[in-house]
Amino acid sequence: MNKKVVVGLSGGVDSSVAAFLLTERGYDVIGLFMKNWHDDSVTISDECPWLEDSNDALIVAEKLGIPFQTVDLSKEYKERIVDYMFNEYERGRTPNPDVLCNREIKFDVFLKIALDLGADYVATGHYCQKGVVQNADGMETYQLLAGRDGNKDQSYFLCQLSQEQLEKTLFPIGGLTKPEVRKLAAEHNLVTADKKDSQGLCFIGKVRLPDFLQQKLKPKKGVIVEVPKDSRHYTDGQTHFDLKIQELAYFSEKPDYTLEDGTVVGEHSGAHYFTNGQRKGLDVGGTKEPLFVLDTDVDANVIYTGQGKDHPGLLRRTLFVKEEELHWVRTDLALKIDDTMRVTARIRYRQPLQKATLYRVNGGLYVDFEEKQSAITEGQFVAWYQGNELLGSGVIS
RNA sequence: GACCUGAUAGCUCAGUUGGUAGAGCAUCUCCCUUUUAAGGAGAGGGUCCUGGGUUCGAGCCCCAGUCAGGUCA
Repeated sequence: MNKKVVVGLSGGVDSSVAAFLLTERGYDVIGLFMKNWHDDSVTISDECPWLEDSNDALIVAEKLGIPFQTVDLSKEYKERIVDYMFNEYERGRTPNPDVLCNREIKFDVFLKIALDLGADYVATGHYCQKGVVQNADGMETYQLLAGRDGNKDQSYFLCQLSQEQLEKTLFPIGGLTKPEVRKLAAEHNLVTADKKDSQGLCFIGKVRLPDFLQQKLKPKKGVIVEVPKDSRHYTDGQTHFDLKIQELAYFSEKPDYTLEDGTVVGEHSGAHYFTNGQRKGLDVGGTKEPLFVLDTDVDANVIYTGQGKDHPGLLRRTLFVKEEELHWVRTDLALKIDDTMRVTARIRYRQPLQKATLYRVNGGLYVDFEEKQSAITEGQFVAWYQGNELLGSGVIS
């Protein structure tokens, strides 16, 4: 009897081709469309996108001759993703809803629905690959590998998946490049072949974050402060440390800015609408170089900025992940306290991998980069790799 | 009170020997991108403080005034 797979059809090319490949490979395929959001008031342009998407998904399913259903997960999506977003922004952090969406919705709620339908696997149109290593005890450990198309690799968005989730998952297009996927779609007359890639928050779409956040986070006027490049925070550099841990702690610490550290250069409508490294939206001109957000203080409602991409307040070598926010895809490789590991890592989607060393300490994990990183942002995920395998990830704190 | 300097795009300023204005930043749009951002490309935007005068022609010269900063009593 054929293995049964439920594929999440989003109405885009990638999942369409994923479904197609599964049928080719002899699986029993069911197409399932997730409706997770239907408030169009906050999205930019595009009249009612999900309706068109679900329609395309249906057409593809019919073309492939597979059963098709729609599930409404908007309640779960709101509870687990949207509320999390608001909470994080309220705390002055910058969440990554799509990483959570994968962990909580596609590979949890959706996965369970699929299993209830009798599926052996779920599949998605993600650009990443799954590998397997045999353990000494005969058990298998699954690997999360980068997509073959280095330009589209989406492993970062799946950095919070567990062994249990990976076990039940297939990534049919992970070995293909985007052009190959489009070509396949065109060759097999899938309506989605030339459809533009989706952007913005998955399921919600393109939004202007401040507008979106204003549903819950009220505007509140505050000041924008410019911190000079020679601020005391950057000049009193400590260089000698007795212990590596002290050095890591020192370099991972962000400056504790106060109003005295700079001069007021403007006004904003709410510090929680801004994120580290941000340039646009400050509405402060008259500077030689652009102003970038160095840090936001949501309690005092102050935004600290600095001039120029190379401002010392923008760059940091080390970041910390708390123990409870530390996640290993490869649980068998999880570091023990005092262990270290050479890896490559990224702190945002599509960032080229950076050389770094992990230091597991009591209470968490330090990620120590070889090169200073720009705009390390609390709430975002850091994901570390060896070769093309994503080993683990954590929330930057 | 006298004198000096300045007043040019939203902001900071440049503007050659007088020929109806430019740069950076900001803003907007597009591209890129299934997070936030970064990044790339383009666009819009100026009664050149006001009023006189000289000149074929004034942001640039002259006079008066207004405002701002400074200096001296």
